[in-house]
Amino acid sequence: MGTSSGRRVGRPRAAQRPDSGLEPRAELLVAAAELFTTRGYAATTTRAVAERAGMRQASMYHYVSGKEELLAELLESTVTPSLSYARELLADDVTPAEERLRALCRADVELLCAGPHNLGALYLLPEVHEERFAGFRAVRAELKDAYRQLIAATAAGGVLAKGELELRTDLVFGLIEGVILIHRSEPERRIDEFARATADAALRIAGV
Amino acid sequence: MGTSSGRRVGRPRAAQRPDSGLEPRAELLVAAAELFTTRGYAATTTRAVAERAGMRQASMYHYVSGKEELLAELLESTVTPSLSYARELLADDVTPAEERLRALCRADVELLCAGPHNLGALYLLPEVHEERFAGFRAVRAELKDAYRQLIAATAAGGVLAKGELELRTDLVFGLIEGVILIHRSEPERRIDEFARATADAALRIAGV
DNA sequence: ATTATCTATAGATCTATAGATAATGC
DNA sequence: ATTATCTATAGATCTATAGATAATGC
Repeated sequence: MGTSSGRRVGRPRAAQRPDSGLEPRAELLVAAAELFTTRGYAATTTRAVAERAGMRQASMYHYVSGKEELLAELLESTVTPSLSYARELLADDVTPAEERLRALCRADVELLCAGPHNLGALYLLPEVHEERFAGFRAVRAELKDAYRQLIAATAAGGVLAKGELELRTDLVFGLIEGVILIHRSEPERRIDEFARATADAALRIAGV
Repeated sequence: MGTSSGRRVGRPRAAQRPDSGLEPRAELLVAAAELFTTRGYAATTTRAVAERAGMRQASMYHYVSGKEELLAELLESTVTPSLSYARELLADDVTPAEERLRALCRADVELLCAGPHNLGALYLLPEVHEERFAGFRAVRAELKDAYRQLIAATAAGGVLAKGELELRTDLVFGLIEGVILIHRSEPERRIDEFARATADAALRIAGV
């Protein structure tokens, strides 16, 4: 299989390094994640990504069409798990809404801050607002709508006017995204504890 | 005076446009603010900044040493007003801490969201974490410490353990920064109302 | 004479393609 | 034969400097 470290077909790489155990494409994604989150998208060259992944600049094009494809894929990977979980929670009609909202906040924070390279910080890149990443933004909007529905389903949320509900949703969602900024500046903080505290704070904002 | 629109010394600009009433350096700063916040720092070329300011690329160097200087100056301008106000509030020993914290939150959100180009979004640029902008980060850290002191001075904050106080401070500060993200995606929302709601939310997180 | 601008451009990138090469597979 | 990689590079930038130019000031 591709991941097994046996003899590999093709010309050997110029820079020999210990086998990462990852497929070349995954190596590129990991490298891109690290560079995009720390240096930014525009500031990261194809050469930097490729060399970090252990190959020469031109070889990258054997696996991806360019930087854009890498960012698009990384962005999707940051929302998809939270969105699946949010859908699951919306379908659950036995657990109280307060508890489901809390669970979503915790899971979202844990997912955003998980992994070695603070993938959540990809949201912050200005390039995300360009037309070509509209797909990602649509998925993100769906996640935000799940937050809105859960807040509306709580006892406190049920009585809110439409505008007030939107405002609370924005604040809760803003807190979750703001958490990424905190995590970026203080990465040593324990994530589980932080996720719990953020969820508490989110519920207080929601008015529960 | 420089701002008066009378006859100007020097070769006329190639692209004639209505007088903005700003000094050329200010025109460059405004142009840079718009481009950095929307497209990002690395993605913005000196040509783009200069042309938007109404001059040719090379002419920019008559006023600034490059993009870096523009970003550094813009960054400072986003914190300095909030920091002055925070110092004022810290020195005030008659107003209750809760009220001062609320005032700081409101003012900070208003300042970050004010102006045509969402200057607050400059915080989010990955480049801000590079060594050369350490000065800005230091000022930002001082502002965060003011938040911490105000939270500690509240009735609820006074009894917190050190770690818990740090956590609350991070969450409050994260909310304020997260607000920029919301404002970026929903710029039409009324800022004063939004600032008030954010301050309320911040106090709830602080435990007041 | 002084100044603010311009045009032109050298030097340093960076992206994406073309074509060569060094492995395994059969 | 197939494949994954390499080297080399054309073409397109982008930055920052050099030197020219077209105003006003005296």
